[in-house]
Amino acid sequence: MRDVAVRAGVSVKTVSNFFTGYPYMRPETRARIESAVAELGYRVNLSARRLRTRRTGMISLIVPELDQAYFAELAQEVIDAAAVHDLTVLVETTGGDRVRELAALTGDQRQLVDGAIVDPLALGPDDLPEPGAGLPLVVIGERQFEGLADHVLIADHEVARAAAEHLISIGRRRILVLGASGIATHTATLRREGVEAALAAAGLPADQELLREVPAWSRDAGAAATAAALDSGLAFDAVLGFNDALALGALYAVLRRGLPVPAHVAVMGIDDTADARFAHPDLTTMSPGRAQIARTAVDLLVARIADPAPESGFVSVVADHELIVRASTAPIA
Amino acid sequence: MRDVAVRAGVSVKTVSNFFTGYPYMRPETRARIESAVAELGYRVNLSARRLRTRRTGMISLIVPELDQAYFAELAQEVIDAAAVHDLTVLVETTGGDRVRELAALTGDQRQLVDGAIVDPLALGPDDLPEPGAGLPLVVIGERQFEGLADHVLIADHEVARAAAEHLISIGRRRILVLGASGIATHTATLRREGVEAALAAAGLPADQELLREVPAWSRDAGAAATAAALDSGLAFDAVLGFNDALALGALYAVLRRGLPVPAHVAVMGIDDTADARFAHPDLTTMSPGRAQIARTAVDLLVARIADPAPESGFVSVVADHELIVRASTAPIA
DNA sequence: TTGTAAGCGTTATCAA
DNA sequence: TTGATAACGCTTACAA
Repeated sequence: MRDVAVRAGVSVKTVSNFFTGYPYMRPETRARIESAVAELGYRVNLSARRLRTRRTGMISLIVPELDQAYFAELAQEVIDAAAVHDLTVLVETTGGDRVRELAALTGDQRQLVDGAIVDPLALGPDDLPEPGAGLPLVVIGERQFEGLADHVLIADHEVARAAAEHLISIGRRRILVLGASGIATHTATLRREGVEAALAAAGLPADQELLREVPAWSRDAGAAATAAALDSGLAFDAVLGFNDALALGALYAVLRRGLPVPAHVAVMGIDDTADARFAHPDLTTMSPGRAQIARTAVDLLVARIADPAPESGFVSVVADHELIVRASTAPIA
Repeated sequence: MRDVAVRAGVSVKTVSNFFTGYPYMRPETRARIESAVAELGYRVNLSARRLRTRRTGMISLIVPELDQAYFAELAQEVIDAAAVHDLTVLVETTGGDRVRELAALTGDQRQLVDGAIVDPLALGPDDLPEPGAGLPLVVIGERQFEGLADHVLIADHEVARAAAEHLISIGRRRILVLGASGIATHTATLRREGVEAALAAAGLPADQELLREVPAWSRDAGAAATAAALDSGLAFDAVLGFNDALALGALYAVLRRGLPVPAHVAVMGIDDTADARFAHPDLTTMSPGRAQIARTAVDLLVARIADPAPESGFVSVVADHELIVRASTAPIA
């Protein structure tokens, strides 16, 4: 920067002003700096700037794993949304492991970013760093951190209820529910309650046999749980996966048995990943408005970075959702 | 750090030695520093360290987009492989746009990392920064940068040839090939030549009609191209997608017409993404050894960062591949 | 085995 | 509207 200053015949400070967008500068001075920069091919040293300003221009997105379509798509949306604010996104994956989720929030990585967006799987409310003192934070999905951080919420109860209502509306009575237990997230509980509310409203019994545990919200787990249910002779005419991966696994398991979908079993998911669109039959699902979630999360985080004061209170935004009806739940003609 | 030094009764330098792993230190001194650090909850300031050492501890992975399963899975593998070397991965997506691929390599982002792994879609050999002078670089897939950077190559010709041979071995004669043109990558050309070699070896004609252009290597494009081929009345008994996304799109389009797979048309892809495993029928594909690719790329990059000298010559490693036979190309009984 | 002092390249303070 | 100068928090010669 000194070289630029010398060449432009100004002081270092003026060159700095040029790069930080300080408005009070003679056009002539500006022009001289511009050409000096061009001739020297100079670029500001970001490490030095960071040391001085204590700002990194990066935010992190903390998710379980990228090879789940939902998270990959979310990551892409967050990257795009952050680009609008000139922010670079550092994607950190934790495998859904509590220790690693925690490490991403409190470890050295923390210094690399101005704030974080986290979609927690295993983290509990006690794990959050003291609000305000800690890293500016936006939590996606889980509502159990309300009052401790900003949130972008998915209306889990309503989404699941709407899904179950859709299945009931096409005449299904016995819905195999995947993801209702086995992982102790608040999300799972809320969704299960949504399903039970829909069943109750329709005057249908809530058979606990139909709520299947899964070890993970993955296609593998969905396929295995569905295969086990089929093997056990359990009767059901629909499967609701609490995410698309579970539902796609279920679809796979059902089709593999040679059972027709939706004629024998209707299948639907939640998430509206691109995978759902290209299944055959294509998968009915609930769209959680991923683009909106990503944009809102980034906006909230940017605001929180600008004003970390916790006295102003934390914000919770509930994302819109929408039923996407496809062939996997077509009414039987 | 000064606070720690004061508290431990040593100099700043000694504390620095402690954190950089300088071996010559009395156990007693070490212990005093350790407890001072613990009491103060001190962490080294990474920005300052970076400014001083000119090392960031990060590498970037530059890919077209995360919502393609192949790249999401690759990203996860690279993140895992980099963690072994205590490196953080900054994933940058370019949309396959040449300008953005270039920007990722030469823009300000470049300062954030010690090196980059790039899977280029639109970049040409002329675009590479002067080797050595530029960022330590490892190129995945494209072999057109040989001599300009380290490479992890996919044996495109052989992979495609093996794929076509498999289809021929199950009695298919007219293979619709998706991705053979339309995007001017070297990869596409090599794969097309591999297919042609297989056809020639089997004494089959290479009907140019069967080589379909696609605007992108996506499920959408695969579905559209296949639907168009079906509409046009073109006869074919197999589809080979040059990646799994194209093949899955083809599968979708074929099944949607009510045509049986593989009885009427066999379908196969290249990439061995998890999506292929959960299609129905599940998709035959060529595995390019993604884990090996990721590990090798990271290892090469680490070596190149340690020794950026281009005189030592650039390395090219060809990854192993493997045929994964599944139901979508089962022989007709 | 540890300490002193210089400097990495910015931005902030304050004055001119 | 611009300039001189002091940090930011660390590592690295070099000395002791």
